[in-house]
Amino acid sequence: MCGELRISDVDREVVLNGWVAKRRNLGGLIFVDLRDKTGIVQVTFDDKVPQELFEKADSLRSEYVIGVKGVVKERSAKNDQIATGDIEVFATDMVIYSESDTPPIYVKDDDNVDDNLRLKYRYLDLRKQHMQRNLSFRHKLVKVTRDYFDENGFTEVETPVLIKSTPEGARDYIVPSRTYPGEFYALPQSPQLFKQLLMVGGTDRYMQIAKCFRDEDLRADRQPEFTQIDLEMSFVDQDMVLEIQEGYLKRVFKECLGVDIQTPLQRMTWDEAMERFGSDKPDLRFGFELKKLNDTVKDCNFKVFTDCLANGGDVRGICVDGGSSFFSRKDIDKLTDMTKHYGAKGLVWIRMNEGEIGSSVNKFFSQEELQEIAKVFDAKTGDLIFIVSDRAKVTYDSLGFLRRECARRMGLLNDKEYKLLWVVDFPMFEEDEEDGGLKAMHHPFTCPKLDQLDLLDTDPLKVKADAYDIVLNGVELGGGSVRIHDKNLQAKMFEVLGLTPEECDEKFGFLIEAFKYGAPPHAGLAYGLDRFVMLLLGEPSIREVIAFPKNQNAQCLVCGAPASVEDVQLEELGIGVK
RNA sequence: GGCCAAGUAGUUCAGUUGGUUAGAAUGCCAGCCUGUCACGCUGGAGGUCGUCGGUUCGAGCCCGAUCUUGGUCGCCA
Repeated sequence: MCGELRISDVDREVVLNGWVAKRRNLGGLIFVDLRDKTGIVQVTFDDKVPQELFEKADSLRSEYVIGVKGVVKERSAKNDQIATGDIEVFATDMVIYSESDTPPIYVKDDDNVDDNLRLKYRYLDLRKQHMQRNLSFRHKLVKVTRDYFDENGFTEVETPVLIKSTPEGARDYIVPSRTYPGEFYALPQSPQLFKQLLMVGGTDRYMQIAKCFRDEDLRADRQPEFTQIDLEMSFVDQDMVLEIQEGYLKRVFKECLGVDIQTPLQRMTWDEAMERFGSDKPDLRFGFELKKLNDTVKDCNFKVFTDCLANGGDVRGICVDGGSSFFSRKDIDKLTDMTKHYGAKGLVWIRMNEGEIGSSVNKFFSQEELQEIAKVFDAKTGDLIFIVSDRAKVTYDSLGFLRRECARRMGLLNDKEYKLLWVVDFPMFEEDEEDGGLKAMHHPFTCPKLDQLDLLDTDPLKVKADAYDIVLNGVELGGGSVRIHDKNLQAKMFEVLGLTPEECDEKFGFLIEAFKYGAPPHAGLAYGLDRFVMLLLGEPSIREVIAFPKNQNAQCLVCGAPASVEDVQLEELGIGVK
C-alpha cells in the first residue's frame, strides 16, 4: 500500500500502516518515511496539524509501528529516486501501535552487516525491500509450479516426514520414538520411496513442494533443511519427462523473469560434459573447453607427462582466451595453489606471447612442440594455456575448477544470461572411495540402460543409466531418472551393489514388496527450490531466499536450535546423553 | 576433520616499527531549524580491542592456545 501510491491517487484519503523508516524534523515541519512490504512513502506533518499530533510525530523513532490517516497530495519538491516520489501524504491523524528500541541492524538494502546479526534479528532483516522481494518471488515461483503441474494432470500429495532411517547417501536426522524406546524415526532426505509407492498406488502424476533434511555440512548453496519440487510420473519414458519439464521451465522463466528460453533444451551426455568441461554440471556461458593432450605429448621429454601416461593417467588442458595478458605470474601461482585442492600436483602454463612462447616447462619443450600444443587449442597470441597431468578424475576436477575460476576473475559470468541444458546418460555406478566397491551414482532405484544389462556382471562401471540432471549456469538445478519397476531387475541391482537379500529386505523391503503387485513403469525428478530461486534472483547464497535459514553450523539463530532438552523429556524417550 | 579469511563503539570499519587518554563514519541522546528525502547546524554519551595465557618497562598490534563466524575441500545415494 505505502509503496503503491501514485500521482493518480492525489486527494484520496488513505489509512496507512507500517514502520517508521526515517524521521526528519525540520523544526516546524516533520517528514516520516513510512514503510510496509510494498515500499516507502513520505508522510508530512506541518503546522496545520494539532499541536498534540505534531508532538507525537516528533516522538517517532526508527521502526516504531504506526497507523496514519491522511490525504495524498502532489509534492512541491519531487523525488525521482523513489517510486512514490511524486506524492506525499499529509497526516490528519496518527496512532502509535508499538515503539521500538534502537534496532541492532539497519533496515536498509544497501547495508553490509554481519551475517550472524542478520540471522539473529531476521525479523528486522526481513523488513528490507530486497528480502520482501525475494520472498514474494519465491511465492510466485511456487505458484507457477503448482499451476503448471496442476494443468498437466499432477496431483499434489504430502508424504510423511517421520519415516524409517535408510543410512545410504547423506546422514539422516533422527527423531526418537516415545512409544518404542530405543527406536527412531528419520526425517526424509527426499520423498523418493514414497513417491514411487504413489506410482504403484495409481497416482500416475505426482508433485509435492517437499521439505527435505540432510545432516551434512553446509555451503552457500546448501542447507540441512531445504525444499524440493518433487515430481514422479507413470507410463512415461525419459523423453516424455524432459519434454514436460521443458514446458515447465519455459513457463517459469517467462512468468517469473519475462525471459523466453528456447526449447527443446540442449542435451549433452555425461561423457561429453566431462570431456569438454570437466564437470557434470557445465557452465556454458563461456568457452575454455578441455582438450586431451595424450597424443600430442606422448613422445615429449617432460617426464611428468610421460610417466603419467605410462601409469594410465591423462594429460588435459584448457586455453583461456586473452588470459596471458590478464593474469600475472602471481595470479598463476595463486591459481596453481587453488588447483591443488582438487588433487593436481602441479600446473603447467603456456603463455602465447608475441614471438617466443613462454611456459613453465621451457626446459623440456621446444618452441615447435609448444606450437603443436597451441594448435590443439587453436590458441592465439595473448592466450594462456593450463595443463594438468594426472588420473582422469583429477584432470577433470582441477581443470573444471580452473575454467570457472578464470571466467569469474575475468568477469565473464553474467547472471542475467541463462544457459540451461540437460546432462544425460550418467554412469550407473561409481567407485566407492572408502571401500573400493560400487555405489549408485544417482540412487539404486535408477534404471540402467536396458541394452547394457549384460555389462552389469562383466564391467558395471561402463553401464550408463537413464538418469538426467537439469543444469543452469554451472549449477545443478535438479535431477532425476527413469526408475526400475521390475522386481527382478531391482534385485539384480541390489546384488551388484553388494547388498545381501537380508539387507535389502531390512532397508527397502516395503518397496520390493510393492513391486510384486503391479508396478507401472515410472520416472521422475526433483528440483532444489531454494537453489532455483537463488539463481533466478542472482543471489549469492541460498540464505537470501529462505525466511529463517540455518547458519553454517546448522544453528537457527532466531530460536537458538539446537538446544538441550529437559531430563524428563529424555527419560520419557529412554535416552541418555553423554 | 583439513585449508583460507575475519573478530576493535549499537553498526560498518581504520589503527603506522609495540609507546601518552584507542579514532572515523553512521546510529543513539539533547538543543536549534518550514520542503527535507543519506536533511542541516551545535553539543554529548557510547569500548573488558572475542577469550585465556606468554614475551616485554610497556601489547589492539608480537607468540601460543582457544572460542565464534564466513568461504572452501572432504561430505552431500
